Amino acid sequence: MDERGKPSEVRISDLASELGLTKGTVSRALNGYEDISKKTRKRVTEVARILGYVPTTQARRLAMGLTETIGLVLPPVPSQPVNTFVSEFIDSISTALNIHGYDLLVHSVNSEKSEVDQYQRLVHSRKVDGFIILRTLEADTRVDYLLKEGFPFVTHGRTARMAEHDWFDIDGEKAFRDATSHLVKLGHQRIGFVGGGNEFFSAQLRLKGYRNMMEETYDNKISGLEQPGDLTGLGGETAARNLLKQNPCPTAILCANDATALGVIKAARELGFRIPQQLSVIGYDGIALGGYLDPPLTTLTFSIEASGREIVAMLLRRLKEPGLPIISKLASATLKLRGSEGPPT
Amino acid sequence: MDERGKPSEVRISDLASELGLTKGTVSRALNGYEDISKKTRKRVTEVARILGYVPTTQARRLAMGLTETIGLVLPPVPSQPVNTFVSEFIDSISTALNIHGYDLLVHSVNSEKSEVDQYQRLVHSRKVDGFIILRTLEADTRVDYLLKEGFPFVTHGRTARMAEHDWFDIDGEKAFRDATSHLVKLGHQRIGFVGGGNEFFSAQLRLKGYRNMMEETYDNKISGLEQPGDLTGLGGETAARNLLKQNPCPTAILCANDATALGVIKAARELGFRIPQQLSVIGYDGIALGGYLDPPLTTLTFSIEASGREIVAMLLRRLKEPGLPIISKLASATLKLRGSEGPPT
DNA sequence: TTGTAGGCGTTATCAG
DNA sequence: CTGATAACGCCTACAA
Repeated sequence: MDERGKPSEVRISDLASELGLTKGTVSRALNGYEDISKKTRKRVTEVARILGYVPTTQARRLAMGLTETIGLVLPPVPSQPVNTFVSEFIDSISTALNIHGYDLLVHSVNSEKSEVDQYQRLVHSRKVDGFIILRTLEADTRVDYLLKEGFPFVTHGRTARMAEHDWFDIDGEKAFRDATSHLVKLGHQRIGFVGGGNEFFSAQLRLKGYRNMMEETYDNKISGLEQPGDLTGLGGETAARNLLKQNPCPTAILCANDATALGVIKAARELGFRIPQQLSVIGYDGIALGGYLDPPLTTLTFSIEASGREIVAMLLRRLKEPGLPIISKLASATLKLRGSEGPPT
Repeated sequence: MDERGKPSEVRISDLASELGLTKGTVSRALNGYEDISKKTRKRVTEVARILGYVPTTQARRLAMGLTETIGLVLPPVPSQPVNTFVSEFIDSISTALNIHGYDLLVHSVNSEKSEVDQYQRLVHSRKVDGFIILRTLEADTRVDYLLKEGFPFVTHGRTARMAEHDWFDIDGEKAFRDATSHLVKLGHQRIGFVGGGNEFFSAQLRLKGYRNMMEETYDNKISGLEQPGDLTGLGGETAARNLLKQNPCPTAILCANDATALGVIKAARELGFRIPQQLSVIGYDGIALGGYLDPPLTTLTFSIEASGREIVAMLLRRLKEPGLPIISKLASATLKLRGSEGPPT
């Protein structure tokens, strides 16, 4: 790297002396205060442009007492491998934040410390103004902590305390009613379900949607069709094996997410099932790679970009006006038919 | 959110007056300066712990003139969809950075502005101390810009100016020699190759490795076996169609990355090829979902976590001692046999 | 409309 | 070993 004096070491004081004004005046001119003559403002902005002046973030933030930064703590790894959701989501919120002049700080949970510790640390060191929380649990300690501190955040997903905080969620219950209904209409009767860990609120709701529709449709309940899962491919494999060794066995399986569906398909194939002829499979999330499977995975989906935008909007609103009432948004997922389901044979 | 006075509004001045010391002394005690009596240090740390004092990042950084933050600008979307690489990588570098007290700032390229603009903005506003650059081009404007500014960064991948900056890369040339050799040993003669856009340096090297091995093995070159690609599933589909409509057509296809391989497999299937019986396919990257395909995708891979750690170490070294000589690291990829290749029939 | 002065919360440089 | 005092670079009252 070279040793020449770096360019753009232009401070507001340089600008001021260059203009024959004081720092205060320059600052106000640049920040659009009304009590500045039109002419002065023009001069200031002009010279600022020429000199390439850009305010130093650190100083600005210290003076204003805010960080203009939002924190995202990545959920611990196990769930990630087959999941592009997180990276797509990061992209979407960072885009949305950048537009409003905010930055995204991504933290990870390194082994030793607990997840809540990460939040504590970020709060206490005042590195962020607010959080976006992913993959909520019914009893979520992160939510408990932030609520206790009165620190702003928005969750992607509901929690037991959803009345107390802003949240965005996709209506998984309705989604799974729809998907179940779709399979019923195709003629399926033995429809299996692979869940996603009861601690996840959303997983419970998906199960509920499935179960309700099943009960509404078939009076005599068939047992053994519900299997627990863990939102990973591996969990899907295990669950599928349990379902498919039954006799008679399901002709269709609904999965709590796409990663699970991949596992289900893998296991089903290994057991000799052809998809969708002998087994219909439907996932949830709409990750892009689903389209590259054979057959492409039918799934329930909602635009990740839109949800990111939505969540960022909610959070910025909260930061601007902390006193506003709690808000929430429930979006409807779309059933994306791609070929991994069909009539039973 | 509640209105009670937030806890932990403990400033260093509070600590100081509580202890009957001055801010300066407290600061030095906390930061491990040697010229502090053992007893005082103990008192200070003790009280700091009790009061829950945590230095305010903004102020600290302003005073020290650094941000302790590293920037990562997400490559524009098109390549992402089928690619979990980015999220896995973010996880790995953020973990590595956090361990050393650094933060990761993720920026995205919102449409209107160019990619380099994002870097400029981050540099000028002094939001980061350095960058990690992903997916390098042979002639990379981001590299050009940062080199010009003398701003610290490490690339994941080589560039035309690799002698001038620190970089980490995986030896794609060797990897593709190995993969080609593996296919040759299995008995393949017509081995196709789907590239990844000539602008990417690494893609060129992969091609080179493939080509060299082919030339070494078969004197009489077979033409038409190399197809351009773009590192996406879609590109893979198109390329595969071009390759497979030939007569005789390839019995194996090597792909510049896993996303491409997914596309190739998809297209091949649609054309009626069975894998690996009628067509062997090998990818590159080792994304986890490759293991969930049918058959699981054979691929070339290197631990993303390890590469993240490596890159972070290089960058922190550079930040600590800007004058040190340029360093680089070339890692060897491993051929991960999973079943999407076999002997030709 | 503009200048002055003080503060944001730390770290760093001197004396003493 | 510790206490003043001055940065760091910006914002914002308040005064002129």
